[in-house]
Amino acid sequence: MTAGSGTRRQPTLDTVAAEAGVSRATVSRVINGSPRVSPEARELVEGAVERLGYVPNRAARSLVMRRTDSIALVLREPSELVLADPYLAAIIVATSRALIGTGVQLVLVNAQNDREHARLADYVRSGHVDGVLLASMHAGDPLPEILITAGVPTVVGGRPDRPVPGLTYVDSDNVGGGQLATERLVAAGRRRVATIAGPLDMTAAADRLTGYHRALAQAGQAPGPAAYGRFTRESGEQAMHQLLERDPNLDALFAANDMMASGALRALRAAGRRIPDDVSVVGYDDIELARHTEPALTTIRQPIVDQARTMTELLLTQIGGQPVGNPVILPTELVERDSA
Amino acid sequence: MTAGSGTRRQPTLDTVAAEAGVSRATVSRVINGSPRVSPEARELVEGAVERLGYVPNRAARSLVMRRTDSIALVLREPSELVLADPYLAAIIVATSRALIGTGVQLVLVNAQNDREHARLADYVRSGHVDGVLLASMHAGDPLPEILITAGVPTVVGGRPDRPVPGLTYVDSDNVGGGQLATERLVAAGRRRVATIAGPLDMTAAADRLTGYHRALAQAGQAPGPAAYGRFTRESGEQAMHQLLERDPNLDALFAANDMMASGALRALRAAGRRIPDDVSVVGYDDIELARHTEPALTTIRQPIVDQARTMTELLLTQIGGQPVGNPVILPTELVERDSA
DNA sequence: CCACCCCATGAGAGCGCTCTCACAGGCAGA
DNA sequence: TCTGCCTGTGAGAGCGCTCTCATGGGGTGG
Repeated sequence: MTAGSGTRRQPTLDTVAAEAGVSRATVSRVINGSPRVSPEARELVEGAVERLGYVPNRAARSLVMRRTDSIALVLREPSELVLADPYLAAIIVATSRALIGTGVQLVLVNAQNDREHARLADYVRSGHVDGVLLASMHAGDPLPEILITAGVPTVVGGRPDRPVPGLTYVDSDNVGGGQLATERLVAAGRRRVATIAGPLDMTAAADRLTGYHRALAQAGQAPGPAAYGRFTRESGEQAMHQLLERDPNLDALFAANDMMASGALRALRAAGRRIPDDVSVVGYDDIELARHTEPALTTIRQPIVDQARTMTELLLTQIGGQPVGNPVILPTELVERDSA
Repeated sequence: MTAGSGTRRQPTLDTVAAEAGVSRATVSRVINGSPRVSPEARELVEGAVERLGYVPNRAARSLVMRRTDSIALVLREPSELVLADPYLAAIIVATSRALIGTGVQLVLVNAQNDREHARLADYVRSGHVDGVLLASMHAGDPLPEILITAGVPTVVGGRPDRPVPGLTYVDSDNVGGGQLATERLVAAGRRRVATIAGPLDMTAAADRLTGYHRALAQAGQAPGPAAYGRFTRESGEQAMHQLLERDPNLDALFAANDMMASGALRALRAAGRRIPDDVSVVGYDDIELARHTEPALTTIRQPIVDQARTMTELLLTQIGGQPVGNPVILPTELVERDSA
């Protein structure tokens, strides 16, 4: 029990084998739960493991198994942005949570620029992780091809901007969500529904805009004015000012995320509009903030936890040697609060 | 260039050695930048590495080096809470950022309950990480002792509730921050300064409360009423109702974090108080939300990015064999907005 | 011209594990 | 009783790397 300086060498399989009076192979079998071990031997080994406090060395195991039992979560945003974006934070946490109990560990990797692409590819090929989860890709991102070509199991969060053979993804139904949001506005009797879209190099932004158009088309309305933001609060505020200038009579807004909606709210207030009386607003994401805006934001909730779980499941089965599965699209839901 | 199925075996040191016409040892020297290599040999090897696309196998290297070049960030909160807590999200991101360029990877570990303690200890002892960053410890947490005893380099975020020999920590100046916040209120001429403290089993909460008391004592004021929350918005709202009931004439509030402050704001509004005219409010943390409350929250900013950077630096030097450094306390600052 | 040293290089052991293969012993069937 | 099989066990190779140690060749000093 004298732990002392942790420098003391950890016991190895051989140590355990000697202590138990069996061979290294038998100890290995016990550790790995092989059925071909007699009860007596098993008991002997388990006692020795217990007494010695033996823990298998992962590096050694990895070396021979060619498998590390860990996966990488790669973030494709400048980290300042990650800091600000609650969606990504949620993805990180939800993923780590989805991994609990699987014995698989999560390695967090920032790779925003091209030098880091190369390093990342090397990192993965060096066998430090068994697979990669790619969060928040942008259009033209070369990483999926690099990874697929290197034979690395990969699952992307969000629909890629182009089909990549052998690449699975898990997305939420952004078209449906945009439609849901817009329908809500139309159903409330609004006739001039504007939108603040996100950067169209992100498929989520493009899809939400598609949903918006689809809903209006189905309602037989012409699309209202559209402006574009960068998913930030400030860009939302600015975009709203533009929209008001272009169409002072607009009576509803669909913003492609809550941050921009929050900025729009501020611009609307500054312009003297009452919400939702003069202008109804629906956001997207249902981040924490949406509950705290004035008025509280009606918005679209994305199943982030489900998405993270689905992504890890797909990745783990792929790592397990199963064929690459089909993309999964998860449903979104409308959260009704006070802004619409 | 036929990448084909990634199943093709990666080139090894031997492959490279054969290709370059030198020995494995020489290749190893080149890879590791040893000076004892002739320029010709170096060039030969570099060419071969390039042609073969060789990447060293980390497991093999770890095995012999007894070092993995990765560290664990251990979160000690139920993951639902992590999801909600922007502070922890920021720590995660800031840490991953601090690691860029060091060649060290970040492994995210959730360990909230006791079964997971054991698993975590085993995990670390199995040599999968070189050191551990411990975020948001609670009182009585056995993990530091477990890790220190196992000889694992460890750095804690936030002051532990008890001294642990051999354990470094990095904290922000919570006492000073609490004092700063309260002084702001006093300086504004407030005479009945209430507080909503956090759970006192977290030293950050206790320290902020100490700062509050210290500021009032120095100003010659008696402490106002105090209530306790769990750092959540709801608990803040509830605590504020209590406080108003106990002392309807209070004219200022220091809330130990922004979430609780935001809840308090809502309770104050519900009670018909104008902010900051009737009641001034100062929060703590300067999370994103603080900018969006109505009115925007005056608060204390913690140097999260600095903290994460300092923690990783301390850990890396410790892993590098340097003696355990002294605790570091980082300064906080007042962010003036509209609520006080 | 010889002795000495230094530097680049290669051979080989060993890190801790898994897994194949051979083998011993026990049991069933003929 | 003998053959055949099946089951538990051990020996040993090998995963890809680092590092020690021995070696040979070239340069310098006497």
